[in-house]
Amino acid sequence: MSRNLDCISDWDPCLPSPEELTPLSQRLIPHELASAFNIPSASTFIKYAVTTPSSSDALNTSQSAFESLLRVRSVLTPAESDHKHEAEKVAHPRQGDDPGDAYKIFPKPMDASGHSPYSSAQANLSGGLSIPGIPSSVAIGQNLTGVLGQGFNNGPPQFIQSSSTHRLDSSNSDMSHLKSLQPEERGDNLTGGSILEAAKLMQLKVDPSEEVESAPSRETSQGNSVAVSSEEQSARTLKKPRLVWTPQLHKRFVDAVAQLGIKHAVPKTIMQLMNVDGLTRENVASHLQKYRLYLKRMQGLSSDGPSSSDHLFASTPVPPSLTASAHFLVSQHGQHHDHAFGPVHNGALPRVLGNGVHHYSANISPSLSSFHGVNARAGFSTLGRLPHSPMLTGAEQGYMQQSSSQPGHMLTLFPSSGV
DNA sequence: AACACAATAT
DNA sequence: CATATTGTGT
Repeated sequence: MSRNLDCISDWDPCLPSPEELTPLSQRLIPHELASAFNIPSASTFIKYAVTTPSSSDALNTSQSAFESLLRVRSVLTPAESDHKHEAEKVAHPRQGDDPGDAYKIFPKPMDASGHSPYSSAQANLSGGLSIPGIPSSVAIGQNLTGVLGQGFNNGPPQFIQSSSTHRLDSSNSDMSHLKSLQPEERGDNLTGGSILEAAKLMQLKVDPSEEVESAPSRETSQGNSVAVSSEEQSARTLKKPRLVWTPQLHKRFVDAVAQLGIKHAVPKTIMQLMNVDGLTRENVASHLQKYRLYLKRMQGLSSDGPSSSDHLFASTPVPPSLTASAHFLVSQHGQHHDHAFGPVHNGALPRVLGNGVHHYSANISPSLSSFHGVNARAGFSTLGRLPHSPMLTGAEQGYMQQSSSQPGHMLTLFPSSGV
């Protein structure tokens, strides 16, 4: 740190002359983004005018700016409680000096019990769901680039909080939290988005002006003002974002089910195998229920007829191991007599349950919030190169090959060269 | 507690 | 429409 500050003097010679400076009237940030990110308009303009080009002033300015950056960075870095204090400092700058500084940070929403509504989401989100008030995973800085990248190059967020907008006026007070998954593979059906759209998706507070820092006056006047409290409520008690089953996510699901085999594929286990942060058992259960219906329906119709509305399910081929065992679903209440050998293999390679997880979790646990640039490939690694199982049928091997990521096609978060 | 499933809600 | 939630039974 101190070393960093020492370097500041080196900046001096490099400082632009007043003529070279961007005019103060120029925006640093497009107004859409600024409002979206709840950045006071003052901050969206160049702040430090070098009115007195005396080098000492410049140095001071640079230094304070640098320190400011450091502080902000510490906020953006989702470290733990250590920085929380500091974060709040930045979030609520001393009113006295330098009001311009500072990104405002929304208070962390809490429900009645004092828990974050997203407490279920495991940490590791790296700024993910932990701060529901703000586009947490997108908490401004580092992640901003992530967001932009996401918007331009990658798929939509996995989580979109559809809000029951309380007040239609001025702002959508609800935030859409997006967590997104690593965009692995081509981002086929994924729609690219604009910055604006990204911001919208994040449902960032649009110009929340004051109401964020100073709790909206709960004047509780005469008759009607309970609305305010409801708004406060909405700020804290945020609804869980609705999961969007993108093809990538579904693929994980299918892979997990395939590994487990239908017989062992229960929501909880699938969820664990998928190893996606923030994914709940309910999410999986719901999806599984639907998926089973799909499988059932698929085998009913001998000829493959993706029934138009099966886009999602059609996006990921059904592993042979599942189609083969689909009849188990049909026979419904599985009195599946699994004879020690019999039909058994229909299910799946009985992968060790405890072990299976490691196939996915090898590196970084894939997180639904993919905004931080954590690269997606980490999560997937081994699937394509499962240890050769002598027990695999040809069909299964075929599926393995097909479903696994092609060697040349490494999934990148930011497809650098073209699509 | 976890699950399956249908029905219903959003 | 796609998910979430709920209700019932296992």
